Amino acid sequence: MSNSQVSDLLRQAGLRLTAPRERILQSLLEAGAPLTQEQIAERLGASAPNKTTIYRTLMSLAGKGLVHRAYLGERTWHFEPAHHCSQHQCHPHFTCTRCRKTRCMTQVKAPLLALPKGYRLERQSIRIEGVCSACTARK
Amino acid sequence: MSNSQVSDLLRQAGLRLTAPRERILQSLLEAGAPLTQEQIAERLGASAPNKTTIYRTLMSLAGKGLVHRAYLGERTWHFEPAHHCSQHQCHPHFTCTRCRKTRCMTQVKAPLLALPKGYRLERQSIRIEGVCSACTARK
DNA sequence: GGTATAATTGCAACTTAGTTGCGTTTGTCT
DNA sequence: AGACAAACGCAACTAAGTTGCAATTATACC
Repeated sequence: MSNSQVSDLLRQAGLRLTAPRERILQSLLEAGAPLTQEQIAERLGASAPNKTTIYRTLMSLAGKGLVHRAYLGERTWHFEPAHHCSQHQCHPHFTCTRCRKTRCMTQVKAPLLALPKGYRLERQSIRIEGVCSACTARK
Repeated sequence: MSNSQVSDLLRQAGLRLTAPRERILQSLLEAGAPLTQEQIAERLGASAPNKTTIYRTLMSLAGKGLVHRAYLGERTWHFEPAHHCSQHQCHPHFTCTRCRKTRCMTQVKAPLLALPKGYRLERQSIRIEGVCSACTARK
């Protein structure tokens, strides 16, 4: 995604254009998988913004709905862009129990569950653990 | 669940019978919702086992499949008994965005997702956020 | 373009959740 | 009852995320 498109996303969300925001959002858009604060910092190299700034940026992006926190069950948070998500859910996340890699299963469609009377579903997320195709192949 | 049933569970799992284990497993069985280490300690009062022991106990119970870690998206882990779970998934968890309470939706049935060729599903878990019936009623 | 102002940043110090090492205690097997 | 491994408790530690505050910078307005 081009730099100007990233800027547009930020502007449309009513956020000020700053270098850290553009770089962080850009790196999430480039990555195919949810990233942690640390992974974002790595990708941005020596000139990466301060860790506090990364967290605060992720929070404000999440607050505007540009980014989601993915709950992968580890002790660290992962973030990913929200642009492929529908209103009530994004794609399932698959974590391989052998290689520990997490993939976004954008091709898998999951129905929204029907909740008991009185409950309103705002957001549904599905996490799957198992063995990925690469690990299955390598036996 | 009676004390002797709890002991049986531990014995069948091949775990030694110790006071902390029985009390921790019992408290998870009594609670209707996933609990954190801290919540377990609270429930057990002043004579609660050491925090380290609680964590280690939860890990060994989880290792034997008596207990599952539920990923509720906070920074803290939650544990719940596994006795109502099927092999590949337990019930969905519902967290209310207003009162922040989490409920186990044991009555809601979710199909296992079909994954692309080469992937093996070992465990699927579903997290739902929304408004619970109590909060809906109270408007 | 210059300036005022509030939002944003970076740093350091802090909090919280979970972990590790190690000496002591306890359950189980015989 | 005794041996021995497993489990426990404590204290010190690590990792992830948070807070306060002073310095910087994006935007709005002239």
